[in-house]
Amino acid sequence: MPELPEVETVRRGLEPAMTGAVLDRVEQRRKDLRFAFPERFAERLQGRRVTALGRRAKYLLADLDSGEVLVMHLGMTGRFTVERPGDAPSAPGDFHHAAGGNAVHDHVVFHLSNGFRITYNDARRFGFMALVERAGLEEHPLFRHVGIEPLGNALDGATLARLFAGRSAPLKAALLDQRLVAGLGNIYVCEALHRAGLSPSRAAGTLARKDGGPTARAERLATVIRDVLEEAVAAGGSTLRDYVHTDGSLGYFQHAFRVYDREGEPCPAPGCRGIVRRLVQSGRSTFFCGVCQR
DNA sequence: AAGAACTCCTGTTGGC
DNA sequence: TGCCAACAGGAGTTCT
Repeated sequence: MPELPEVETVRRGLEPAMTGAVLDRVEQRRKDLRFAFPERFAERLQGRRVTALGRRAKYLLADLDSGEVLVMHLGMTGRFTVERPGDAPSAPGDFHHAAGGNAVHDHVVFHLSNGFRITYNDARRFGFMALVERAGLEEHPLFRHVGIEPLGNALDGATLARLFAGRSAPLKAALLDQRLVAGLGNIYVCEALHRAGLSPSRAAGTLARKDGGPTARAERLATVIRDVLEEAVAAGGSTLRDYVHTDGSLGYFQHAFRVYDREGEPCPAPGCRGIVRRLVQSGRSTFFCGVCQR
């Protein structure tokens, strides 16, 4: 799925079209995605104005003037497309499907008062949408256990050490755990661990000192997590298979990958003679260099 | 109780 | 070229 940089890029693509607009009409074309849609989903949205479009972890949050929040998660293959049918140049076919989506997976279409049409397409249907009262959002089951935002002010070595203290799980698993740090996925965990020179198999607890304080490794890891996410957001995310921007264009951070999907290539770390290897941890591929990541 | 495996679903890719 | 197994950016649930 879209990880934090991809979700943030999608948010920035949707924001100018959605914020301030009224959801004139909502087409819900099936009863469920990963989960069932909320009761009376379309009716509860129609006529409501979007007052803000935010993000928490990998969730998009559209604030409505009803006091509810439309919560949207892209799962692995969810994508939003913004179109202005009225302005469409006479291109053969529309770019939405030219960009790779198949219309049979267009599950929700939002028709906005400003003329924009926003389509949610999701081949694997691992994404979902929910409606949650804004007042209780942070206590809602979807968000109650969501960890810290890595690009906020809460991520530093001391916080990582506190979150990881006493854990025997490998760093790879700990960083993927959304209850600890929210927004990282397989790609950016691999990239951050390589930048930090840390083995994905190292026990997470080894980043905390005996007194619970941060080690130099914890400080380093916190720094590179922010770096890699910030760089990826600036690049518009990474396009591998499914992910595209809301206008159909591609992210380009994939060209900056140091280890992800680079099995067999030389380790790009300065002076390192290692080869990027692939390892499976809890069923997911991990790419790393066994020489410079310890 | 933490950690790992299994599960949802479809599409693509690589090996033969 | 066709066929089939493996794999894919997530994460809730269920096991051990």
